[in-house]
This record gives sequence, C-alpha cells and structure tokens, in this order.
Amino acid sequence: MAAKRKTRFAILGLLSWKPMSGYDIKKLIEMGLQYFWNESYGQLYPTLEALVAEGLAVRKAASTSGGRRRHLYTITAKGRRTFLDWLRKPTDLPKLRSEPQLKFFLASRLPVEEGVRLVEEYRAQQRERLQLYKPSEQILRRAVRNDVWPEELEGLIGPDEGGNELLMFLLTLRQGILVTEARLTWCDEALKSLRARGRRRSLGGKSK
Amino acid sequence: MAAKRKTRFAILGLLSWKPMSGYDIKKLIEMGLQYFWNESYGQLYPTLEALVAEGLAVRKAASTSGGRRRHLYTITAKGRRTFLDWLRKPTDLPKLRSEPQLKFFLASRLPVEEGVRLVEEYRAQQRERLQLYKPSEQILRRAVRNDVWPEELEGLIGPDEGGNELLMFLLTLRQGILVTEARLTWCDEALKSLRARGRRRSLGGKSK
DNA sequence: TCAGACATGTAAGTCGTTACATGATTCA
DNA sequence: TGAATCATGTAACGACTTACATGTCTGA
Repeated sequence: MAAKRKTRFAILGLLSWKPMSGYDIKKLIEMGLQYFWNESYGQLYPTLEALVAEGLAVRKAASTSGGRRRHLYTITAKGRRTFLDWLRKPTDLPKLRSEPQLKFFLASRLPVEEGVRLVEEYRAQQRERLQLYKPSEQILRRAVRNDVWPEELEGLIGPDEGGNELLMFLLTLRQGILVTEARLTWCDEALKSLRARGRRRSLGGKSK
Repeated sequence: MAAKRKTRFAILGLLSWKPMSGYDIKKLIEMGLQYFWNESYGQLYPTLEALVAEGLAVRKAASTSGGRRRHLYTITAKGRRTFLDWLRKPTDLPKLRSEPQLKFFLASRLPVEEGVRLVEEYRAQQRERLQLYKPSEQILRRAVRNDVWPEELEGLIGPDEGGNELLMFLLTLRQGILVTEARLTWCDEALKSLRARGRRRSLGGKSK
C-alpha cells in the first residue's frame, strides 16, 4: 500500500554525515543532488518531525546565526541502523514518467518539423545541464586527486573523515555527465533521422 | 497547486492513434513504453471517465471478444485540440528521485566492497534492460527500412497511416539504448575507481 | 475443471508540490 | 528602509500505487 518512505532515508543518509537543519538539507540537495534527487519543504519538515517521533533523530535548538531560530537534527544509533538496513536492501530501477520522452513518442502524427522542434528544445536543456556539470567535475577531480576537501564546497558536506564522500560525489556526477552526453548523442541521431524523413516526404515518397 | 495531469495527455495521445479500452492502453504501455512511461489501473480508469465527462473522449460498449464487457474510448475533436496544445507547450526536464543513485551517493561511509556490490546490482539491471531492448531494435529497424508494420507488433498500435509511428518508436527506443549503454559505461568506470580506492586503503593509504 | 488471460472498477492511503504565513537579521 | 537571505512551518490539493472486488471466456 504505497509506502517506500524514501524521503526518510534520504534525510537519514544526509544526517549520517553531520547534524543539519531542514533548511541545510534543502540547500544541500539544491546545490548538489538536484539532478537525481529532490525534496520540497512540505516533505522535509514534517518528515524530520516524524523521524524524531520514531527516535531515529533528535532535535535541538541551535545558535541562530542570522535569521530565525534554528533546529538542528542529529541522527541516533537507531536511525543509523535504519538507514543502513535500507542501504543494503536491493533496489529496483525507478519507474519513470518522463514527459519529454512521452511527447516525442506521441509526436508521430505531427509534421516532421514539430518533432524536430521538440528534439531541439530537449537538446538545449541537456546542453545547459552539461555546462553546469562540467565545472563541478573539475573541482571534484582535483579534490579527489589531492584528497582535500575543496574550498568551493566548504561547509557543504563537512570534511571527509575516513569516508569516500569526495569520490562518491565525483562518481555520482560522472553518471550524470555520461547520461547527459548520451542524450545529446541521441538528439543528433534523432535530428538526422527526422530530417531525412522530412526530405523523403517532400520529395514525394510515401506521404499517404 | 500541483496540477500537471500528465495521465490525461498520455491517454489522449494514445487515443489519437486509434480507439482503445483501458485494458488496451495498459497493455500497450507495458509492452512498449514502460521504460519511460507508466500508468496504473487506479489512474487509468478514473481518468478515462474524466475525459468523457469533459468531452475529450467518448465511450461506447464494444464487442466482448473474450472476457468481460469492453469499453472502447474514442478521442473527440476537442480532445485532439487539447492534446495538441499540450504537445506544443514547452516541457521542463523531469525532477528525478532515483533511488539507486541516491543509495550510491549515500554509501560513502560504507566499506568499499559494499559500494561495489551496489554498482554490480545496478549493472546487472541495466544489462538485463539492454537485452530486452536489442531484439525490439532489430525488428523496428527492419520495419522502418521496409516501411511496413511488422507482424511482431500486429495489433499493438495499428497500421502506420501517414504518421511516423514506426520511426518515432525506433528513435524512442534508441534513446533508451544509448542511455542504458552510458550507464553501463559508468558502472565500469565506477567499479574501477572503487577497486583502486579499496586497494589504496588496504595498502595503508589514508584510512583516517 | 481450473489456471490464466481478458476486463473493469473502487478504497485507502501515501507521496509530493505549491502556495501561503510568519518572522529575524544583514547589508546596501 | 527595504530586499535578500536565513529559517520554519501548515493547508490544500492533486498524483499515484496497491490491494481488493468482481466477473467472463478460452483452452489445456
């Protein structure tokens, strides 16, 4: 009956690094994870409360360094166990609902130029994404090589204390890059096919 | 306030090909679209009713060719307009929540072998998916070349009547293949990095 | 005769987003 | 002083899945 509760585990995982507030978590996700994970405040704050109610995290008021009162959440031993249990459980590939791909698939009755426009919009979005990935990749590569937490990420996750955070961060980003590049390759292939089809049609090939 | 109603458009798009029942739509999605689009009966049947209530589709009882009574839904002119309006509206890239990627990212505190296990599971899933794609690709390629609807897809979508269904089907599949191959490439890269890291650790590199 | 495909539908509950409400502090 | 950022939270809504309920027809 629909109960994966993934938000809980995402939060627990981040709290396993260091204590954070809901706001911190949101910012961290926006800065680094948004291309494979997202949370909204409407999920975050209630879930943090639920975590406390279940004894998986504890909340303490923290020094309000600018702004309003701040609630810092710290993971408990029980929370850590719960998180690790989840981490070790096998995971199915997610069921997708990709609107751009659906639109392309359904565009078959449209004139070829409209299909072309769809792919061009998609390509522009993928390119933009790749432009955002690339500088981060350089920073992370350098950081992993030197085994030092880069100043560009200062305060973002906290220093690497015997974990592989930097390497995992880089590898996660690498998947994003490789997949985005593959999608760009696909765009070129699709545009070529569509344009060839368009030419054949207007030259009096089978146009019904 | 959360209102994309994507299920409506997915259904309208499929009905724009030919009249179908809820069951037909579900089967079609399972057979060909599942890697980028999914719908459950709990969405499908109520949404079909809603479409009728809004005058975007009409329902008629159809010959029950085996099984229970059958409801065939046909798209209306208004439905077609609604569908095309949606198709032509710009689309943002979907916000993802990929559990496998989240787990990998959060596995940084785990021993390297556990990270390796995560990637190996993921790689096996991607390989399996690719094995499913490949035969369909051959069938569709041949079909597009000869411009005939292949018997393997008989009844699935209905014959190609001046649209580009076959080409779009093939191209959609191609994106799936290219992305899956990119993920497999990533798996190899990640395994190499993790294993190198594992060796360095056990040789007394920085292990805290 | 009974499994499996055909076929439709509902109930319950979870998941998740958006918009709104609130309020303090910093800095130009 | 007022915009930006820090910071927490709720209300309303809509999206979606799962499990369940029901019933027919075909073929081994």
